[in-house]
Amino acid sequence: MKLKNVLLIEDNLELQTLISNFLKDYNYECSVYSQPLEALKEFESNHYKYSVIILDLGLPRMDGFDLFKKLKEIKNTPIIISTARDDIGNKIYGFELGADDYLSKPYEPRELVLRIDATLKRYENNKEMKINDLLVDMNKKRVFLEKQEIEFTKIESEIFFMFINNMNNVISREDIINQTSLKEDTKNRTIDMHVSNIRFKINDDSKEAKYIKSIWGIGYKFINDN
Amino acid sequence: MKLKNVLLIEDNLELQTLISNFLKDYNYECSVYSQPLEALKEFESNHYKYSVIILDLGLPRMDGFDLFKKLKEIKNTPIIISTARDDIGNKIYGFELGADDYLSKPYEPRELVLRIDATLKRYENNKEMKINDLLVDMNKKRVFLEKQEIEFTKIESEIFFMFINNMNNVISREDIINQTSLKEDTKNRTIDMHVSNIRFKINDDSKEAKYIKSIWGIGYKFINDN
DNA sequence: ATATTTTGTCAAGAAATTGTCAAGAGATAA
DNA sequence: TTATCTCTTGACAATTTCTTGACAAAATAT
Repeated sequence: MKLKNVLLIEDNLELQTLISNFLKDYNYECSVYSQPLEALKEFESNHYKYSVIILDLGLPRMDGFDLFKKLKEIKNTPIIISTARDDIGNKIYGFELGADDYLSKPYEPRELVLRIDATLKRYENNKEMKINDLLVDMNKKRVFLEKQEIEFTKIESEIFFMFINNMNNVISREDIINQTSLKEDTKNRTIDMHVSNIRFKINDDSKEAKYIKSIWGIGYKFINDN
Repeated sequence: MKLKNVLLIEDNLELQTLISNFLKDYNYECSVYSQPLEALKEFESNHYKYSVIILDLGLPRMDGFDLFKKLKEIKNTPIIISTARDDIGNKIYGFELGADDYLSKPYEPRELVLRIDATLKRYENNKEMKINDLLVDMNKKRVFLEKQEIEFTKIESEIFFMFINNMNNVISREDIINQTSLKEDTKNRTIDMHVSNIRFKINDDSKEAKYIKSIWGIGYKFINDN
């Protein structure tokens, strides 16, 4: 079971440990930040890895709503706001800003988990992953290289996503034929040509592969350390 | 200001009046039912008029979750569940069922309003949107190009709004057949012709598409960067 | 070191798909 | 009924993608 990453922005140390320990039991890995600016910086560089943000509005040094807006500008990741109980004024503003959920402290950690799950369910179809310089949207089947969308042909796209779904596994040419719309009797050269075109489009080099490595005598392997 | 209708299913008389009075101040008109079966009957005949349902899980004579499921079967109207505090077991079940939000009693009426608003916001089909030179009214199903309304035929409109609802997703011709009133055995050329006509009306160019891109071998994609 | 097998990619042609015209069928309203 | 609007489809040109042989380069085997 793969863990999902939560960006927890909260300055109460006790809550930090309570929440991150609790979430760990429910397959959520927390990265915790107390300082708004640090959190912002982290999110700016690694936004692709977070599934959800939990934001305490009562942070020092920066207005919580400003932080909220800045985070949303970077990427529309769901944000659950937590705040001191019965600070209704804030609540109104938070929901109006487009918070995805709202929790009043003190709350039970279990409720937080429930609300994270429910929020993610609503966002479900935004599966994105970053691989080196590539940004891959698994649902929409879109691939970006430095903000520029790559236009694959149908078969190129089938092969590419087959690679992505079998990352770090060796894929034989036979596998490729079986799992794409290529015909049974397709020649090896044809497949190589498709791979060559994919490599060109994702800016890879067959001699020194960042992404698609040739496995001599067998096929290919899409590599990705993490 | 038009009132929105709320179906309140709650057997505590005190709460009934408290909530419905409170909601009235925020432009929500409540229809209150204490009996599950009555509520169900009412919703069956008048589901179209309700924007949201507030359901107390602790009702007599019928399991709250059964009621929940039956309501959702009739129509996917948002349901906010309210229940006795810290009945976490139920909460889990409720969210898994697909409740749109959850409130623990006792709660402040103001919070209920907030959650209703937030829930409706999520359901709301962004009434109007601007896409390049097009102004699209999703509710009234109207489209304007430079203040001039575009007159789509029935099928053109179905296809166009299917595109809008699946922006940046590839739509196959099969998808189009399945989700419009086109017959199963409609030829590809027919669909292409409809798309061609839509393109003409929205002033798009198949060779250099601003809106509808052809996806070779598959179908079409309505594009919109933002 | 040499022979054998495999891979990378160019370039040309084959194959498949799309765009749109135009004609006719079907539906709708007057 | 007639006139009008909409839908459907074949035809064919234009376009895009796919396929494969050829040959050089690289990897492996002997």
